[in-house]
Amino acid sequence: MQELLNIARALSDPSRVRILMFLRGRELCLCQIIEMLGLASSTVSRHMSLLCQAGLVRVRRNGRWRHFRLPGAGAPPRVCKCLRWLEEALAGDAAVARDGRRLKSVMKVPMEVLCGNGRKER
Amino acid sequence: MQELLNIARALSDPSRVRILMFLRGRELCLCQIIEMLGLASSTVSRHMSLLCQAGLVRVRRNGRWRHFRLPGAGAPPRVCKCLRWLEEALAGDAAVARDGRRLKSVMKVPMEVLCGNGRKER
DNA sequence: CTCACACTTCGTCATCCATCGAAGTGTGCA
DNA sequence: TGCACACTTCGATGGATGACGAAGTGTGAG
Repeated sequence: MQELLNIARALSDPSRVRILMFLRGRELCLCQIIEMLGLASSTVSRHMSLLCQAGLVRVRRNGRWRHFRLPGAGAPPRVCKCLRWLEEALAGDAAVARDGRRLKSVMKVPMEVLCGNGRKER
Repeated sequence: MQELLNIARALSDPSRVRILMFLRGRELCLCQIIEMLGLASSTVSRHMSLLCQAGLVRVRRNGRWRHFRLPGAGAPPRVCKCLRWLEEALAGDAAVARDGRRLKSVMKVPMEVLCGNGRKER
């Protein structure tokens, strides 16, 4: 039951739900997620840690960089089914759609800009 | 998204998850749920209220009594799918199985006993 | 109407949690 | 090696939450 509770708790925060929706079908760098959420990097780092602990997100380290994606088919069924549930429950959600549009433009920004200037502008 | 968050938050507490598992395939009276959880009636009342607000549980009032059950097929898809996910994710869980056995004996106790004496013994 | 009873709401307490900025850690480059 | 940079952890703050007992509300019976 603890694992299920970890998942439910991970989904209890709007920012973490948004992060999961950002990651559908793509891998993102932490700086992109920070840009999208507009929160302090320490806060986003914490959110990602909780999502990884719940098994809902995977991290790929690349030097100083951290890239995140949703787990693939090898993940436990409860994780796969939960993510499917999430996606279906939020299909048509206006805030998710808005995020989706904004994510497209954020992804066009070179990462050197986000990592370098991104911090200053926030 | 708010509705999804309400569901996730409802599932973030172990007692509330247990309650949902008690209610599979049956309707229970509040006093039976109180007996199973061993918590104060005020606490259980609050839990049930949150589950109802999240749409995960339905209440039938019968005079002074409150009977709870899971929503039927008419519930929103996100609720139905979430309950299915819960059930699958907890299939084989030892604590849930233990609860299931205990629930059988609790259900054999006449409700007048639970409502009357139950309170004193807790 | 009064009273017992089942339940709900309120107030309090301790704990948890999202957030921030500061401090710390690890990587990469000159 | 020193320094810049990306990220993580720490400490503090304010708000949220699960628990309890007390107080309040609604129902049912005499």
